[in-house]
Amino acid sequence: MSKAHHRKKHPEAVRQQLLEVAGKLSLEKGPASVTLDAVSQAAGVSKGGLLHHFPNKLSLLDGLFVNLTEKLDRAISDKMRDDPEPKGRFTRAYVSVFFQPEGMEDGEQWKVLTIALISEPHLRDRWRQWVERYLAENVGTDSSPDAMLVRYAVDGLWLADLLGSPTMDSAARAAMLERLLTLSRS
Amino acid sequence: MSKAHHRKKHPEAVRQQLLEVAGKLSLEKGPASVTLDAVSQAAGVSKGGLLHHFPNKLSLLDGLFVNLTEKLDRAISDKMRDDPEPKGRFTRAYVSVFFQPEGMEDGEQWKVLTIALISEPHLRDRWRQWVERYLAENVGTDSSPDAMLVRYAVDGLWLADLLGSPTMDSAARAAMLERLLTLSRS
DNA sequence: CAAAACATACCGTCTGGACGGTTTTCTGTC
DNA sequence: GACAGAAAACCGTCCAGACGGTATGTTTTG
Repeated sequence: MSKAHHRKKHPEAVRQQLLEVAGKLSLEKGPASVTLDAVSQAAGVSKGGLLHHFPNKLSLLDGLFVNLTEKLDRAISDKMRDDPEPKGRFTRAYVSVFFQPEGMEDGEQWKVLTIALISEPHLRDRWRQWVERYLAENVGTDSSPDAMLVRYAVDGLWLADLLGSPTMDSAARAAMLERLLTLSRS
Repeated sequence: MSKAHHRKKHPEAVRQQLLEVAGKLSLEKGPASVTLDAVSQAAGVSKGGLLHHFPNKLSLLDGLFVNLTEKLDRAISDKMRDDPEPKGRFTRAYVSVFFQPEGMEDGEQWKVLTIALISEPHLRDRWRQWVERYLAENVGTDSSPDAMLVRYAVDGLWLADLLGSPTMDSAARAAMLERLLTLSRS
């Protein structure tokens, strides 16, 4: 009889922990390392415990996806709320959420989204819907060619960061940030 | 005794076929679907046959990576050779190789690179070296902020294509292409 | 005391890969 | 050009471990 069995129960915390661990694992050791055994063990729960929260692996990955997009929604909304200028508002929020100084804890989690999206093709449809919704909501203010250019560039930066390819020193990053924000207003 | 055993042998063709199938599979059904069984079967070879060309799974993925980067090298060199203007030459080659009309057979294969890179963290080092080499070879002509911006935007477009997120209609794509090429010269 | 939140044990399948066999192709020799 | 090896290019079988998932318990909580 393990001690874990007797500890206080915090179902919501355990659930969150499982999702975090799953993300961390896929980021650091690749999506193939996200097994029920590995995740549950790293989260300090038994496999049975994991399967109580997520009845199968798909629902675990689904939960990860939902969790991330919800956080993303909040992060973007927060940034948009503080921006008085309507034109390019969404694009600027997009920039400041994704284009953060390297190694920032916050930025790390979005990388997991890309990994999940690429390794689980079935999530792509839902991602497309997410993108479409934001595009539709901000048509007019953020559909100029330059705004799109900016957002795509951010995606590229994001990908380079994820792949660990060399990007820029912090000075160049700061300059790039300025350039992006300027373009979002043009 | 199967018929396949008696057919003509084309080792190089079989090898290529195996790599192609592996790429196609990971693109369409996700990297998890790239198993030795699935690849060998789809390529019309036995698993033993596969393991003759690639002694283990790692070497198969490695072969895929090498194959793709070599093709990429050739594609970029070709484009650069036809470009008389030194400034931004590499960036323009980069654009024309990666930013192709949707659904173009040629462009599809590079997507596999991203998938491989994300699902196999051990390849990232080699990718970094690839990027570093090109960056070093073209320092001076292609290291301006705008050139980098362009290349990152292309990466972003590439990623969006890969994820199937909505991008642009062909008119907008053409306009974007123009914009990118202009920026590469600025 | 019922339901939620876990743990433990177990099972069928899949996967990577080792191994030995068979057929074709190559290589040198006459 | 013929012919014997030798090597390369496959095939088929088998296995140990990993993996996802089930079934059944035990403890905690409301």
